[in-house]
Amino acid sequence: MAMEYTVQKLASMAGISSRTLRYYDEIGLLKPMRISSSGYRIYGPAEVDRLQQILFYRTLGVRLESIKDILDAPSFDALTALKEHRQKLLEKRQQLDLLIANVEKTIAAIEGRCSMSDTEKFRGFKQRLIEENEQKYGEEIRAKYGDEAVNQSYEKFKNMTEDQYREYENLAERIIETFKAALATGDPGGELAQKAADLHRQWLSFTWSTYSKEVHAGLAQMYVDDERFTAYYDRHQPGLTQFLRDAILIYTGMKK
Amino acid sequence: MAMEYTVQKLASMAGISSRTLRYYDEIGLLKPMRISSSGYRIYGPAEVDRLQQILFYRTLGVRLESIKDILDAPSFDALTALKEHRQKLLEKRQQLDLLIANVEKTIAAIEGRCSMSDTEKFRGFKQRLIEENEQKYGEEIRAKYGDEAVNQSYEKFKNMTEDQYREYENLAERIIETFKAALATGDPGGELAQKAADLHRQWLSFTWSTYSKEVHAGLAQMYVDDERFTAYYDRHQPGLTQFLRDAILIYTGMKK
DNA sequence: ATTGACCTTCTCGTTACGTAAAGGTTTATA
DNA sequence: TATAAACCTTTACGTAACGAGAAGGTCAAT
Repeated sequence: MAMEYTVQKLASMAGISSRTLRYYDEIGLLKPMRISSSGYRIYGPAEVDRLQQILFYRTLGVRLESIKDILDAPSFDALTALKEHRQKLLEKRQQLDLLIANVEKTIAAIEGRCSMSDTEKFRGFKQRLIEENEQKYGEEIRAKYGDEAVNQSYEKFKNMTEDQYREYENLAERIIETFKAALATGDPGGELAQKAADLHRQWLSFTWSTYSKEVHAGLAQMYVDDERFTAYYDRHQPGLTQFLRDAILIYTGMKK
Repeated sequence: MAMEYTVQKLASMAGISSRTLRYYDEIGLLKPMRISSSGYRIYGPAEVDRLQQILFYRTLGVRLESIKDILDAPSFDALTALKEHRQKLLEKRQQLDLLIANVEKTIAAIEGRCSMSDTEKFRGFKQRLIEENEQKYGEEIRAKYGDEAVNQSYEKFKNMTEDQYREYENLAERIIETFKAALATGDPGGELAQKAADLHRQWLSFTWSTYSKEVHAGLAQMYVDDERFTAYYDRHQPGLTQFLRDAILIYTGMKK
């Protein structure tokens, strides 16, 4: 209950080496609370908390210099930072899931149960690229992100079983039919249109591992912007694409 | 469909830099299939597969030199290696889950919904500690009770939720307290001592998948024989270890 | 009083690349 | 057909985040 730790004590508690703590002191990332009369580093509760923050960021692969900047920024707020952490960790876990899926697919491929394209072989490794993109283009990336997601879903599509595929096509037909019926009512917020939007969500979940309102809405917008999609939907009924987008925007709460 | 790639092509496909590929060539980790007339590196399907393996190992933090040794070993079998990979990745995900739980706990602590001990603050960072523990104590326990039990106990430990873990720690404290009270009565066969022994059984069941009287009794004897355990229990109260063993021997029916 | 387990600073080494520099090759286009 | 853009090559130096000593001071207990 002393709440004061020497290098070794703190290090073993945190599962790191004492050298690491000295290094963090050296670069000014984590300075001890005080120095004892004999020159020993003494860490207090504030340092314990800061170390915890440091390790959080480290697991995300953030460089120490950046961690320093982040923690020392006057705008730094531990709570919101932690919530961002949680988000990042969840993303990391999803990426891990992708990798695991990839390993399992590779096993299946070796055992001859299915085949794999070269691009497919590297799925799940591209975390860095995604991060870079996110940092570079920020929010603007949504269109491109959507495109990549579509590609991925196409790949996954190839992996479906016969039964799944039939159900998938069936659902696609019902979506079109329902949207057509809804279009006749003219109300994208109406019951029928919302039912169709929900079917569309189910259809997405078929090939998409993770559903989010934002992506769903973004995709709907893309349908309108991309003439390939517009052609596909409007072939069934002119004006269907726009109506579909409006219904989905309402469904996802992006529009009243 | 050419199945032949230049550095850049392969690099962008795998989500790494071309420099990385040149480096891998330099250290002999991944040599191109052939060199074109103009000196360009050309990679074929075999190299693609090898790169995939390399990246699998890299995500696990294996050093490149070790990866080379592993892949070049005549005993190397891609299939079993992949199955090990899957296992490791699943472990990594569990560790991530622990970390996420930790972040959420920290958020709750900041919001004042609960408090956190210093050791608790680093839970989830300590993959290394589990390994150390395995090296220190694993061998001895393994010798006595077999690899299976230890493996299972570690697995179960890793699978515990934060809440379960707290209950587990809580139980450990209550055991000590109850045994201390029982020691005051001086009777290892008395009601209080038997209650404590039962708590100890519950505690064991937390991490041990299969309970048996024999193992329970054997463990109690080990507590006395092994000075590390003796030191731990006697620190609370001299003579506690012996008393604890006697109580458990009676509880398990190994002694009248 | 001595042993062993701590602590200190200082220095050098390592891993896995990033980042030019200086130059040859291929391909698209004007 | 010229010329630029976009590839490729080797060489060589820089870096991040420590690990691993060496050489020596300090603390607690026997």
